[in-house]
Amino acid sequence: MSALMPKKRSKRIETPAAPTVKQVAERAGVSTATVSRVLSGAPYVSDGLNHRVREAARELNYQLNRIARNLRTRTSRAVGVVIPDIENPFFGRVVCGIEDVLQAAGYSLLLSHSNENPNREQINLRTFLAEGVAGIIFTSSSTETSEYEHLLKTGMPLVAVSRILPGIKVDMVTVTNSEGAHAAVSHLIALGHKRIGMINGPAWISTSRQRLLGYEQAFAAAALPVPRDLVQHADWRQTGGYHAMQTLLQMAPPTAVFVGSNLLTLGALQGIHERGLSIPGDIAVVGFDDLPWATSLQPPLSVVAQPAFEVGVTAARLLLDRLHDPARPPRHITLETRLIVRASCGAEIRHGSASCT
Amino acid sequence: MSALMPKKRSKRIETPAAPTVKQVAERAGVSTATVSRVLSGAPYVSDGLNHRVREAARELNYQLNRIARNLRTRTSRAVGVVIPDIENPFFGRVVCGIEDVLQAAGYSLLLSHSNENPNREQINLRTFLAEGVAGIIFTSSSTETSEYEHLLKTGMPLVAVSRILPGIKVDMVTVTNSEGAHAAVSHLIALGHKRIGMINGPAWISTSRQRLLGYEQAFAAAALPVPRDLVQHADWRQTGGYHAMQTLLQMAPPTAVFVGSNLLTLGALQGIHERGLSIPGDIAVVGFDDLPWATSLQPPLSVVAQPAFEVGVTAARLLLDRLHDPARPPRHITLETRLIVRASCGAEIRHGSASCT
DNA sequence: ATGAAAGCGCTAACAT
DNA sequence: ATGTTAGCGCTTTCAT
Repeated sequence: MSALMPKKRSKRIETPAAPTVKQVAERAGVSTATVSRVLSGAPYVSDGLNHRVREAARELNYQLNRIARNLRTRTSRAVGVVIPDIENPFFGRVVCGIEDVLQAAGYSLLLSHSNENPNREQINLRTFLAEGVAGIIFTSSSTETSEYEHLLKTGMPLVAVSRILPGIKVDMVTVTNSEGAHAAVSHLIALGHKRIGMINGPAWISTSRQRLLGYEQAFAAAALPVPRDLVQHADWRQTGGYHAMQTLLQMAPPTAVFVGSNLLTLGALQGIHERGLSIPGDIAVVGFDDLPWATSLQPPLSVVAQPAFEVGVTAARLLLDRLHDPARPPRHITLETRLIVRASCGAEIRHGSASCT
Repeated sequence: MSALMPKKRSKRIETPAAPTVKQVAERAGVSTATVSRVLSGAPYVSDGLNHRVREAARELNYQLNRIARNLRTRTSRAVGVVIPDIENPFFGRVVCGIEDVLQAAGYSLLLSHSNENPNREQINLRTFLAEGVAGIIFTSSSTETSEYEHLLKTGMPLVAVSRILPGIKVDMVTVTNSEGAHAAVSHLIALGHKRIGMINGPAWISTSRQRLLGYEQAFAAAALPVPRDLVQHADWRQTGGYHAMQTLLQMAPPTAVFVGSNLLTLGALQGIHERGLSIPGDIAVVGFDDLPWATSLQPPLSVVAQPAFEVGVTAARLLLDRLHDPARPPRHITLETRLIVRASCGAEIRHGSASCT
């Protein structure tokens, strides 16, 4: 029994308690209010006190306790970010852009990923709410918007990224998905392809639907029938792309394929290589997202590039704007995608030109 | 003047204040203390009250205010994570592992990246301290350990990941870098290569030094001289790998190259392709980190794989353990790397076998 | 087993 | 311009 006693003492290590405003106040011979004013740069403090307080704070190595401040002011300098897949470098770039802006604005970033799981996303969202973040930037992995409505009702500033949320009044930043897909497929058509397959992400994700739309429109624009049998849906993972490509190659194979997402593209390439097919000779490929490996592949990968970093920057700015003016009407900003022609689409070979980026 | 007035009101939108313990208490007809006890699962509450309180909380849709709780208990359920490069998928996997464990344990994750900049890292660290996180998991991008000492002195639980911190009493998880490099280079030597180049990350990063050591030891073990002129250092970026490879190819080129980091490998491949060299015929390559693209390259890339996810899991566990027992002596856990032989090293061609994973 | 009350560290009225 | 004071929402003695 006596042995249990000391074992219980394991909550937190004894550490020299951090100095508080009170101690700074004592040392400077002023009130805590004055300390607070000086430290938060309020106006109307005499130079003399101002100096004395700063001095005292420095001597004590005083660090503001943000928890206490947050509680008192009911605000926080942290923003929550929910992404669906932390291993997808696209989101890595997005987060990078967000963090850049946030850090410059003195905010910190709370990150969680939902792993494309709506339940987990909801938990993450609620945790952020409970933690009292100033706002949330998120990519939805759900088709259900009620949770977002709830958050909105609570007064939580929200910015939706990449995927469209229908019928909900929220700031949003997306890219021209269908236009990008259109450009890619039109390019392939111009190169003489007719049997152009598509490997696409899950249909419940808006970006997938938009990219499919662009694919279809490209055929329409060329007065060609849409080869619907060549459209494969897969989950967002690499293996999904691999299997979709296998399926495609088992039929009368397409002469070109447009892949609607980055990890999917990697899987598709795997499938192509496994069959010993050559790119772009046997099959031309255009992918989505210009990521580090695109230029290291042989042949270099033609892609529809999304301004991922800019997407993040824009989302963060949108949030900051809303924080500053909560009443402003929601904005939806759409950034441009851009077709980058390298060698995997066969443009070089067929044209003999180097129109590459 | 009158026009200014309304403009000033832009702090926070008016929102139906979230319910508090007090309101739950009123509704349940008990004291706030009881509510708190029930909600934090304290013992000694009668079943009746227990039920009434839960009911009331549910009806009000009560959400605990963590800020207030943190202030009162001087603890927090958030841990800070600092990584040097958010766009490096290796760290993505690590964070993924961390988040998995943390989420299961009811902690949330505060992420920031230093972009390999020690100053920025320091800012991130201090922000975490001010935010009152329960602990910090970080990959150092500095050779200076004084900041960590400071944090430690403050009582902040710390776990260092991937890179070794010399002479500092802190929990650590790393991998067998030199052994991995050794295995890779030995493999190349066994394949008959003698002029084996190395493209390595910055020498001030411990992992780079360890991998170089493994490279050297492999030659020593084979009683071969180390071709020091074939060792190139680069920054950790893709372009660094590209330029290093260019340099290598301008000399009497090596017949094989071992690249000490994932993005570097991508750059190196770019350099090889640009010269029209074939892999592994003209030059064999073994990279570091088994990432999504490794199997999609043609030929598939042989790599030294790190258990990135496991590294994250382990780091999080280490932190959780320390949180539970702050006094325990620091542990250093080393996880195994593993050579994965695919085709880029030429094993298939030279051996005619399929010893691939 | 339950309640009353103090107080975590800070800021913001309200005084002066 | 500066000090006094009252909380922010929660937990936790200390009573009962």
